[in-house]
Amino acid sequence: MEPLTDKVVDRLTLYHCVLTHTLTDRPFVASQEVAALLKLNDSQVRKDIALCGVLGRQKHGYPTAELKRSIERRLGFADRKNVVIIGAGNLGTALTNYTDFRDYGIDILALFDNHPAKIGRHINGKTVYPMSDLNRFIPNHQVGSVILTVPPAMAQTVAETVMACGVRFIWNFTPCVLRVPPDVVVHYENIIGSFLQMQNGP
Amino acid sequence: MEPLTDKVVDRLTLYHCVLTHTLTDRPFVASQEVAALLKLNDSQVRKDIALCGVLGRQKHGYPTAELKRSIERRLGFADRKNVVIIGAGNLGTALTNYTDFRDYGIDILALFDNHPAKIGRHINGKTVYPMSDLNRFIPNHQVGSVILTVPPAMAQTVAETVMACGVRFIWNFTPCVLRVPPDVVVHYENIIGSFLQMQNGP
DNA sequence: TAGATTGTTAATCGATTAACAATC
DNA sequence: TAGATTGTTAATCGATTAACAATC
Repeated sequence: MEPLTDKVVDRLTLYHCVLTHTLTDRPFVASQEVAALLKLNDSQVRKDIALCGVLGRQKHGYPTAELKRSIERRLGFADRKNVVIIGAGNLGTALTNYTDFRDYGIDILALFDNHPAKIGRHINGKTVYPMSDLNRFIPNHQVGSVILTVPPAMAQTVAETVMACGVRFIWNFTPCVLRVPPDVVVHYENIIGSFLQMQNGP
Repeated sequence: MEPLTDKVVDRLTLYHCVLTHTLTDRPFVASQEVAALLKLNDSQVRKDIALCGVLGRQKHGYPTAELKRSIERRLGFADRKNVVIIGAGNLGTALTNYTDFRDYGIDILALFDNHPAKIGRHINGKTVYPMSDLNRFIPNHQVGSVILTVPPAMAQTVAETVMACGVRFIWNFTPCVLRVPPDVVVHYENIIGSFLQMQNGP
């Protein structure tokens, strides 16, 4: 099956959210209903859904429960992804409590921090370890991605530590650009850019 | 001046970040250097920069300080934008401390929460008010955008409150889809979608 | 001069939207 | 039947990349 583009992944995730929280308690859902809620074109919704291999019914729309399951399958929620959060400050804590990441195949195994008062604490059932444990923890638990929520000044150093342990994906919540080799993917959670996009209007 | 597309806004913000933190201490910077750091095509970097009206010099590149200022002008950092954060939990607190939003024209005026223990507290110099104050605060301070970091169950209700006060932009950090009229923009900070995009690879 | 880099056009590529036959 | 909705093709639109003359 061909990989989905980023835009499609973004929309399918939102469709899944709609099916889970908003358009629940109904056997069928039409492309127009989903499109209206998210202010999208209904052709686009149908095309995205077609990529998940679900068949709709004329006059009815798509079977809600099956559509939801198909999106989950297509987005790979069943593939377990081991991640750790580095930085147990407010942002790291917020993400640990955010939602049930496990529902999406994302297993947050632990947090890491250097602040003595935080080490050994538990956040939503996850332990905070000292940064010096990263070297053992990452290979031992097959951690493929890290969530970076450390202070900006530490971002590059921490990135180098985890890359040395074999991490290929860095989800970067710090307002820093990271220098990384070609085989490492840095995904920027560009907070300022996101706000400015919003102000661009509809 | 024609408005910038979302993608251009995203990249310009990252260029600004590069110029502020990484490629500092040099009089000129080449499109290739910026492109290499962010793993982009250098033609694209030059095109984006052209939209800011900066002229480069052959063999040298672009004057660093002037380029930075031009990006700031083009992205409208000088236009003040009054916002409030609703929800003074870990995420709201993290955003309040995140970076100096004021540098980007984003003035976080206050936070709002319903938890008695939080009301009256100060976070990074900003006061936490009770939600019931929103009705007066938003019109009085010309708040045009709100940052929504409340628990999912409250998201729709709070959105309706602020829309009734005239807010047109909602930066939604909750994992919920909001029902809003056509003239209101909801900008989804789609956390799960963002993670799944990263795993798509380079 | 030779080499490097911009600025810009043309070519390519990809994403979105419109349209409509099929059909329930 | 009439109306509504899918599935899919064709048309449009927009974004990215390649290429290269200009020139410092």
